[in-house]
Amino acid sequence: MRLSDSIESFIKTMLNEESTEVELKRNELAEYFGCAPSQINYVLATRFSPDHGYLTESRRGGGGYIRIVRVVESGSQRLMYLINERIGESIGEEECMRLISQLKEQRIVTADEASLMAAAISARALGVPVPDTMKGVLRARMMKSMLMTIAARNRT
Amino acid sequence: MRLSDSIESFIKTMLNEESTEVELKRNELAEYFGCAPSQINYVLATRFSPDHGYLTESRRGGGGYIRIVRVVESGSQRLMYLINERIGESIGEEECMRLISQLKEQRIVTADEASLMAAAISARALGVPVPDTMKGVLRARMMKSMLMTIAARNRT
DNA sequence: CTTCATAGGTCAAAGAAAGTCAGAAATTGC
DNA sequence: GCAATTTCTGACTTTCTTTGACCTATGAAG
Repeated sequence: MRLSDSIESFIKTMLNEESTEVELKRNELAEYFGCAPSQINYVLATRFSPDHGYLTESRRGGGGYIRIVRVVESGSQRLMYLINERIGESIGEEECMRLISQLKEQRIVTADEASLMAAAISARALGVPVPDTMKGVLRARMMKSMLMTIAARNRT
Repeated sequence: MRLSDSIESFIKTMLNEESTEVELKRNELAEYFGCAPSQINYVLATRFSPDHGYLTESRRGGGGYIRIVRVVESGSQRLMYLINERIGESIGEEECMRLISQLKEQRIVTADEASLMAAAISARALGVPVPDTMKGVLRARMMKSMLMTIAARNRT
């Protein structure tokens, strides 16, 4: 297993136990995993970004720390944000996939729905001779269309 | 016997023993068979494509892997018919919608899933400056991609 | 208010895997 | 035997991970 994965799940375990927020020392954690401190930043950047549903803040100097907060939003808030702000005119595949798996983690969509959405915007589906710029636009429109459908259904 | 055939049956044996899903290292497998790593890609492309009833995903970089999922199982007759015969290279919107609502009536997908699929291939989503012929092709590919995903989930 | 120790941040480069594609080699069909 | 197709390989590309050298912010002492 990858080091990054170990660190990721270590942090996620902490987040589950102590709930929604965790504070850690970069150097201690690096020491614990026997890696370069900057490895921690890499993990934060690739697995705890806002797109992944986390916020991080930190402080340097004596008594410094890194705090990670799991963002909790209502389903429709999240959907509206995605539709109106996050996804613009165009969006990349990786980015889309991240947003989708986050929706699944937040239980706004089911696992089955998530894989359907992923299938629809996957390269496998979009692998047609169309300029890349168009694909981005297409992906954005498809995502919004699907998210609106979900939003409409969720309205109780 | 051909190398490709050996690799193919090797993987299929793994798939039988460890059941429907297998993860492997491209370089290790190539080493084992004493061939170029890219040979593995060739085998995947020619024998484990979606048309053959398999899905593959992979990751590059340290700790990378290739995962192969067998999707076709006798249960999903209807889906395989749609994927391999009914939907061709291209398909119209009306037709798609009809197929989707049939799937719903046949309880192969839930109502929510049906509306998701419809949202993905709707005119609203595909309303981008792309030639109509392309749209048909796009729709066909998206449908197949989504149906494969459903088949993967339905396999018993 | 300077200085110094303590923490975290950044970035580029090295390393680790997988992907692509053109062309060589082997097979097959006629 | 020859053309067409399929199989294989190798060079090059892309993506993801890990490390290390250098940078910046904070607080405590003097």
